[in-house]
Amino acid sequence: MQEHTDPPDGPSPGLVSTAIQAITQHIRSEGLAAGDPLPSEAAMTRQLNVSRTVVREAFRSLSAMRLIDMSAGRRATVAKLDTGAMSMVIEHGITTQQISVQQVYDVRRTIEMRTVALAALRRTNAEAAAIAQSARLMRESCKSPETVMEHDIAFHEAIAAASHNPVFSLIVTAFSGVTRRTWVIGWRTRSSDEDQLKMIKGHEDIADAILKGDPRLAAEHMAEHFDKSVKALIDAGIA
Amino acid sequence: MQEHTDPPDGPSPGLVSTAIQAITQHIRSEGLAAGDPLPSEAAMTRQLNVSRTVVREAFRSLSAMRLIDMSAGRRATVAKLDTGAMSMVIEHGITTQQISVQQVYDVRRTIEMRTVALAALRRTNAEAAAIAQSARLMRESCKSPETVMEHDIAFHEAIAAASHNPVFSLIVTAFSGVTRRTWVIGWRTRSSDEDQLKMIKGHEDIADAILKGDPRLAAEHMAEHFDKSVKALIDAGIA
DNA sequence: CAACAGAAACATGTCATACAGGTTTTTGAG
DNA sequence: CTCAAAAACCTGTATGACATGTTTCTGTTG
Repeated sequence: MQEHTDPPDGPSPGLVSTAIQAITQHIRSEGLAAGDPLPSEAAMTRQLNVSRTVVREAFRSLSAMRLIDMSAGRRATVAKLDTGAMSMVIEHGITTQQISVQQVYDVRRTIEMRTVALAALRRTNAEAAAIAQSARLMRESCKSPETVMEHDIAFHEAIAAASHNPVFSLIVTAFSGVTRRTWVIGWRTRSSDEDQLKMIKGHEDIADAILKGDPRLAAEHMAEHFDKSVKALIDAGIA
Repeated sequence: MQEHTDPPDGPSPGLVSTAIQAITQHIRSEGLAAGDPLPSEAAMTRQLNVSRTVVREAFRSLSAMRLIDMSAGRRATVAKLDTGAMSMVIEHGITTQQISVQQVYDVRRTIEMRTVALAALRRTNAEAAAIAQSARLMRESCKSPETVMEHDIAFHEAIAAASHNPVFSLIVTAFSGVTRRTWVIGWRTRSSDEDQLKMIKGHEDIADAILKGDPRLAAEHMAEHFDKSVKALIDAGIA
């Protein structure tokens, strides 16, 4: 066992932070991949010379950020990339009014203009089909707003997935939580059935452009879609 | 005290998750803003009818995500928007090889093409000065790569700040950690001093375009900058 | 009455221990 | 060799204790 830098530690960033660092460092230095098991709490307790309380709080923190998976009886494992933490940060920003819904939509627009273009260029046939399927389901379920919304969200996430860049997927998915809280507002603002169908048509246009492999057209439709969505939100008074 | 939905809880997502939800719910329902104090652990213990262990792990988890601030003796407070959690997620993705540096750069390029345009349109004079200052410092300290890097990072974060959309700042800042780990590689690939100075010149061009308030020119220079950076990384063998 | 120092009350940080389940490994009977 | 029971190991939760940091109260003093 090494001294784990105890005396030269300046003030005291807290034992838990130290433990968190030790665990992430372990993942790094051992070159662990998603699914690989981590040391048990008892092992960490011995290695760091701290109580299980501290080690547990560290594991739990990493679990909250979805960097590791925990479950009773099993050792913790390295987690697959997940959106949980980012979602919570964004939602925290919204609920504490540090960011506005409109600002989130501006970022979404920026990102999805790109994902849609990439999707048009790189989508597999299966991905193109999945995107088209979501658009179709939106039309078919247009009686139930919540169902439309879920298909809408799935639509955008499917496009992000088809960009073949998981970082885009991560961000787009992180925004889905915010979308779930504001989507209905925009839907209600589209007073007439005609407006609502026009909005669904917009999704189909995007899906078609992706199927055709035309990135410029796809981006154009996506821009239009977002401009209308933001306008709907503004009309509804979402600052 | 209410029953806090104990029996109808289905399987059992764990008491800690429940406590986390209760705390975030508290923030939401009380409309708390950054800096406002949360209930003490003892109060939460009573309210949720669980042990302090559970409540503490919940608080600690939220603290790890930087949704709340904790410090000894004081009650926890609602935290200002912070990049901590997002950084960790991105770095986790990189170290576990679930995402590549190049993919991160592609996202950065997408986002910063937008932040730079917004900055050109919305920057205050002070922000324009700060951006130009960072570029100048890059040139002045070009002997010390690490110093250049820090000014480079500050440059990009300053542009994001000048976009006046904190969500962009959040994302750009979250990527800074990755940049710190790969920047030097790109720098070394620019073998000659001339190449290095050309790269610094690129930053000055961006700063000038922002100062002039020309979003198209600014975006053009930014695109060029990223294309060269990515090329440098690819040349260095970063997949 | 006001100011201030010290005590008390309160809060978090860490530790030790205990026990209830869940999971993996070992063992032993067939 | 197979397979089921037992043992060993692991995480989830609860309780109590104490150190240390922060706020609040209080009584004394100027």
